[in-house]
Amino acid sequence: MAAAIELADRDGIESISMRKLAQELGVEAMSLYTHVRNKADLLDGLADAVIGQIPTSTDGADWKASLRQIVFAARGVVLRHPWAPRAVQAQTAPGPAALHYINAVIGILREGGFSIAQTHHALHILGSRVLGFTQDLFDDSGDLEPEAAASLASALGQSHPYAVEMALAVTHAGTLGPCDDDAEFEFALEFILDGLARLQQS
Amino acid sequence: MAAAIELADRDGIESISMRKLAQELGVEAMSLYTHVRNKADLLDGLADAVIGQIPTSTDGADWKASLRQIVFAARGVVLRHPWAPRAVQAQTAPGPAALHYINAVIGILREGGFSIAQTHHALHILGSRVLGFTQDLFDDSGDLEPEAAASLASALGQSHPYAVEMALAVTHAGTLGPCDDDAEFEFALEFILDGLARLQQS
DNA sequence: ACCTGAACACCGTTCAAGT
DNA sequence: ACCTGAACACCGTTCAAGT
Repeated sequence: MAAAIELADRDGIESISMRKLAQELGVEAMSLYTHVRNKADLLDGLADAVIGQIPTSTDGADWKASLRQIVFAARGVVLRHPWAPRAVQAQTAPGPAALHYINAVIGILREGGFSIAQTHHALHILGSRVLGFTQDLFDDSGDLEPEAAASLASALGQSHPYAVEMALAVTHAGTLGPCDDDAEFEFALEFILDGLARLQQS
Repeated sequence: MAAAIELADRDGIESISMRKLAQELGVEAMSLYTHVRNKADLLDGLADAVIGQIPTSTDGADWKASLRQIVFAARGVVLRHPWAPRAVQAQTAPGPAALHYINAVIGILREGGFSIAQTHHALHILGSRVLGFTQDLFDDSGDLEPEAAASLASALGQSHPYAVEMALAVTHAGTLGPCDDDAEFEFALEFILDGLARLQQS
């Protein structure tokens, strides 16, 4: 499992194959099947191993502080293992670490005074963000070259003015500057936490 | 492209291969490379084709009504093509239909009085939800058998009380009843729309 | 321009055989 | 219990050859 994590960190999860992983371990591909049912089982284990790296202990003053703390911890793990979102998404069933983690999250909300129904809604609102990542529509953190920006504006400015306006704003030379994914993640999380506080009081 | 969509609807996107798609078209696998650079190119086209099915015209009274309308339309397409989220996620670059769609979404917000910065935040908050789907942590819409529920409670009740409490609530016999994904999607969308309205006024 | 067929370098997984 | 090696049924993609 450790070798698989190392391999994923180095070459990406896409390039994990039974043969390559076996080679990494100085063993034949078929030997892996003694320890793992099949490849899906291996990837499930990988996902659970990475979730297990998230510390679930909190010392927050209230549910908001605790939730913020645990989600930031999850984001830290995701940033260290960029393949983690893909592995978690491919997971067929939650493993023990996932169960432990979700129990901690639900516990924070329940202890914080959320009803079961409110907690259930909260989980759906948070979605994957509670594990430290979001599925963005498309990557807007890449920066445009000045000439690329010019051709973009002239080619698509007529048909898609709003998209071009936004694309140009999210540039070094633009009004917003290049997109900071971490800052956006934090902003969105605070947005949701504030909403949840209001949800609880209604 | 139409044949690929049909194949994905029938067998799932996972089982799309150049060879199978070619067979579907009564042709040899290599013939596809005349019309498509490679498999990634084909999947990109598939994702853009499904996004192109979302109607982008709105007749909403305000930005909130319009955004609700367009997102529900997107959700309808996703429900008709369950493989769509996976295809969109795998997309390497946004195609023309994606560009057209995102332009419509941004336009609704900008015309509704959101600043560029606010609109940018809104896109990150909405994430994939704006395309009609969410990445949930795990599937909780499956229903538990009474005996499975009993063994769950006894096996994990001690170590993971909050997770078990939630799992039992989301059952036919539970206090919440089985999870309605569509209702949760709508609830979360309204939660976000309300938050965005507050964001705009602040 | 479009299609074909053989070939290459990969996959996951089986099975029977070894220690 | 753990590992091996050959084999099977697949992949995406190349290349040279056809029409």
